[in-house]
Amino acid sequence: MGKEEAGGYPSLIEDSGLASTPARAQVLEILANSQSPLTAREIHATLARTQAVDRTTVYRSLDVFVEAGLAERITSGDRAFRYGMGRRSLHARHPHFFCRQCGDMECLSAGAVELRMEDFVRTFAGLVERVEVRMDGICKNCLRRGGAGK
Amino acid sequence: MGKEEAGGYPSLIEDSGLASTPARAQVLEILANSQSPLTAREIHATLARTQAVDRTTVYRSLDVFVEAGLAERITSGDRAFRYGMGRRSLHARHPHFFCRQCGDMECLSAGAVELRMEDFVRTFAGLVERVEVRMDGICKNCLRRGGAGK
DNA sequence: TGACCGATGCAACCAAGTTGCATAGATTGC
DNA sequence: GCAATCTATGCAACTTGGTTGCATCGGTCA
Repeated sequence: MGKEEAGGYPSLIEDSGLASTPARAQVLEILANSQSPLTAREIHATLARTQAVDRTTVYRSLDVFVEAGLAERITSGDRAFRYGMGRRSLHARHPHFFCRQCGDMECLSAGAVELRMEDFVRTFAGLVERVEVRMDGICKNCLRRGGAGK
Repeated sequence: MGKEEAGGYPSLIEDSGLASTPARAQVLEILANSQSPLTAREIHATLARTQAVDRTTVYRSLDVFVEAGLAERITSGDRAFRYGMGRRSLHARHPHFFCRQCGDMECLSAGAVELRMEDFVRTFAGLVERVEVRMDGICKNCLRRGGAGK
């Protein structure tokens, strides 16, 4: 899923006007291969299994990706941002589910919720750049493991 | 708006099964009198103008309020949580707008967006406890002051 | 070849929030 | 009325997630 031929990620990065480096290509590959949005910490941990890369580099790579539209920064119910593939990369916008028990986040299908806001956007005095829809609750794994206890 | 007769906040707190203290009553009053969700820092700063209260106390008050449903914790585009009045307090759920330039958050009218998710919730294996709809962009003040520049 | 430029690493820093512990003020049992 | 208890508070230390300053390294271009 989201797998590309060798060399795919570097050119995806360059197509967005950014310099491709080994670290950046790997960060993007990790993002692209994940079913669900990841924290910078998770990305760094994955990356560190194969090569030593500083966490600052991960943060900075993610920053430029978000800036360029290659990745998307998603807020969750906890204090860490999550990152997923962005609009520039064949990715339809979709809502997310955040489990307040285990902290996992999952992507929901784009059609899971129907959101109508054209009327609002047309008359709103500010500029709306993006919309985030997030459901918080308890995921099915945690439900099975012992309920929604606080 | 949201104004109650003297003594209203203490009893609102006690009705939720919590002990009312001067600090808690004030925190709740600040929340209730605000048009838009506030950060713990803002609440503490407001509170500190009239009495010395430790920031830990503010955090802990907010925690118990959220727990009791008196207040609501809202995530924003930055790293700080915002707090507003919760369901238990005559408050209809509504979406929010976050300005990525000035960091202000505003409440939108409950009808601003139409969100249909009954079908999804019915077939989703996890438990959905709440939904957050947030629009990010540039508020009208910042637009006036110089556009949507990064 | 040499000047430049941006990506990286590293360490220090910062902001938001949490935790441990001692104290003070109220509440309960007697 | 007094001791035992409970819990809200204050304070300091700590944690987490992220950012910044600065030196260096590796290309690129003239």
